[in-house]
Amino acid sequence: MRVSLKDVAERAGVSIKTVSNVVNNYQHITPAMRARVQHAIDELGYRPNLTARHLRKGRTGIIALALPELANPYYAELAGAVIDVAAEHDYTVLIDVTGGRRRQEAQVGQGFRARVTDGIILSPLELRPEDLRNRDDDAPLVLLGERGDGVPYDAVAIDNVAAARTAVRHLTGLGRRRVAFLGGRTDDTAHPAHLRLRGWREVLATQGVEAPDHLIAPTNGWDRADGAEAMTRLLDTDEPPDAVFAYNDLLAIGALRVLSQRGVRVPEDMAVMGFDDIAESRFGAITLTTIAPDKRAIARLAIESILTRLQDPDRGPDSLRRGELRPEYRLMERESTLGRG
Amino acid sequence: MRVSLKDVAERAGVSIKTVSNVVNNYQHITPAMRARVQHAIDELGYRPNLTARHLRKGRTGIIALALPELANPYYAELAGAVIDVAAEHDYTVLIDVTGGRRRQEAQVGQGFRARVTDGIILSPLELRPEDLRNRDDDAPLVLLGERGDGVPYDAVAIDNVAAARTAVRHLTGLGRRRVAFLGGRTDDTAHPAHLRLRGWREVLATQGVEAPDHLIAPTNGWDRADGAEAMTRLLDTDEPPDAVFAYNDLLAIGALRVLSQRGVRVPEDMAVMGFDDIAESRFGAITLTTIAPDKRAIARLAIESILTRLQDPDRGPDSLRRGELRPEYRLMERESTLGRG
DNA sequence: ATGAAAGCGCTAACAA
DNA sequence: TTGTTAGCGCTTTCAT
Repeated sequence: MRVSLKDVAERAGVSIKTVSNVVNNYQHITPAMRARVQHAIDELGYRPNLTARHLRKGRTGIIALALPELANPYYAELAGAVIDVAAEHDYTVLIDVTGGRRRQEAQVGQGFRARVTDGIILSPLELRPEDLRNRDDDAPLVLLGERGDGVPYDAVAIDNVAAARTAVRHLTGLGRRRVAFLGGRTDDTAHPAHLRLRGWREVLATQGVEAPDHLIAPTNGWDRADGAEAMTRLLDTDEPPDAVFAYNDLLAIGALRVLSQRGVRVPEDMAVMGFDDIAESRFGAITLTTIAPDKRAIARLAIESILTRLQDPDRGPDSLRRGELRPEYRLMERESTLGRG
Repeated sequence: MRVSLKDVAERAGVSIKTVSNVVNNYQHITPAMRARVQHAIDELGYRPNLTARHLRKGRTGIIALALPELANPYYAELAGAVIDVAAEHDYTVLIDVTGGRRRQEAQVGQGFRARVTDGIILSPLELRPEDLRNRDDDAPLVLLGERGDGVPYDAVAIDNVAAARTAVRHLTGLGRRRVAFLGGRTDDTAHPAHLRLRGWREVLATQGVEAPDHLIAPTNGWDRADGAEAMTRLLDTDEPPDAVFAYNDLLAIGALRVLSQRGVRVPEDMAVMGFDDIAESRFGAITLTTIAPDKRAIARLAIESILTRLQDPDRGPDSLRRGELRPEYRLMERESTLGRG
């Protein structure tokens, strides 16, 4: 059996409390006593039982991070950032993969899945605001992505609409007149794809550039294969676009693959933009221009939100824009849009 | 405050034990009693406190997975597989990122980092066998990757030497005479890079093909940039290779990027092989031939090893090859080695 | 079939 | 400065 405080206390000939004091680095212990207890601890190889400690204190030192999937490098990179930042605060991260399914996301939000965590960072895809109503979990929750109206939690998200505008303006600034959108999704207005689509619409509207619905290529998923499939469809229309703005880098990379196979020159015949700035974007035969959200800042804001509420549980959603925390983003110009084409 | 068993018991007018019985789906409860208790549970919105349960039972339902990094898609994909398999057994996965640093890996192995887990899956990069001596953590440990001799733990790993032989034979079978190895590492004989390098040596030796040391291109890391840098060096030698076998896909992808920039045709002038079969390999301008370890099988063997030892703590390392569990691997032939070049 | 009570390992009042 | 004790919420003998 594992050695407990009691065993150490017996060994050192002191009380349990004294040992606990030493373990927790309490102030008022005589050096001699500390040394004696430490000796017993080392001898017995004692290590605290976190479960017991948690039961008593109500803290585990674990933060849950719920993501749609790890196969998308954006989420993997984001997870890495969260893990780094959490480690700086002596927190461990437990990763929960939701598959982007609404039911699973709602369960995470309710704290039903990872129930041993001090806080929850949830990156939803299909979650609706009402799924968070009557949440009776006491662990602080912070959302990654735009939150719906009236959701009383912090939400960390870049301004997707503005970022999309930046991206599309870059394309029209290159002289492109037929800018397609890859990954359109018309149904769910809270989905990031919808917000980016809106940015696309807005720019094209103000510039008097043609923005008809047939330049929107919807996709089933958000992976490379979906991008390839959608690009193929666009190329097979009567009037193919001269630029595409993809919902994310993965779709854009799938598109680049098809363009390469079909012999369409990038960026000369077709400028391509992604979104996410995953590492892969910097190493294809043609590197990908993309919007780079500040992942480190996202992680920092999320962790800070949780730590703040852990200290002050009654605190509501935070300051800026009614609880919306806005990390920065940058446009990374690379080969896929280089020159004037 | 949160509602506990006691609250439910009071509400239903029964004892704590009876409520516990209902919650745990015990056998001998009258339907009437069950209904009554369930009603109180629903009314109060009771949810069991896992921490307390675990303090009592000694299990958390959490398995730790320690990986060098998440930025490498191979690890991200592997983590996804582990999470899936764990979920099938009602286990949650806590991911720990070691950065591939020996000290961190040793701490994970000792159970010092994630101390609330029922078992530990450790994928080491720099860990030495001696770091696992005198391990005094009671949680079952399983290693991902070849274990050193005399390490009394299960280790799940494909046969790296054999897989490398398969890869290099594929290249020589194409008629290539100067097959370089990208990512050589000469110092650490336990490192997977060393094992793959050994496979490379063995094949070239038996085929009477030139295998001089200047065809080994060492790299500092295992990322795309390192591959690009090493490929550049190889191209700038007097007699560049006509094929390269990279330690992993990331290095190979970096190499492909350089080849594309330099106008070297792949596979005509240069055949390229990777290792890992990350999703990215299937979507470049030139898709990458690679060795595909069965990630799902790796995850399954690792989880099963832990579950087995959880049931029978005294059980030693398992059956096959003294504790080495051997998942399968396949050669995925793609464009980067297609045809006879 | 249900109840009473002990105790998992720890922390935090309170006492000394 | 150190010791005693109660109790976090649960499961689990042992009674009934």
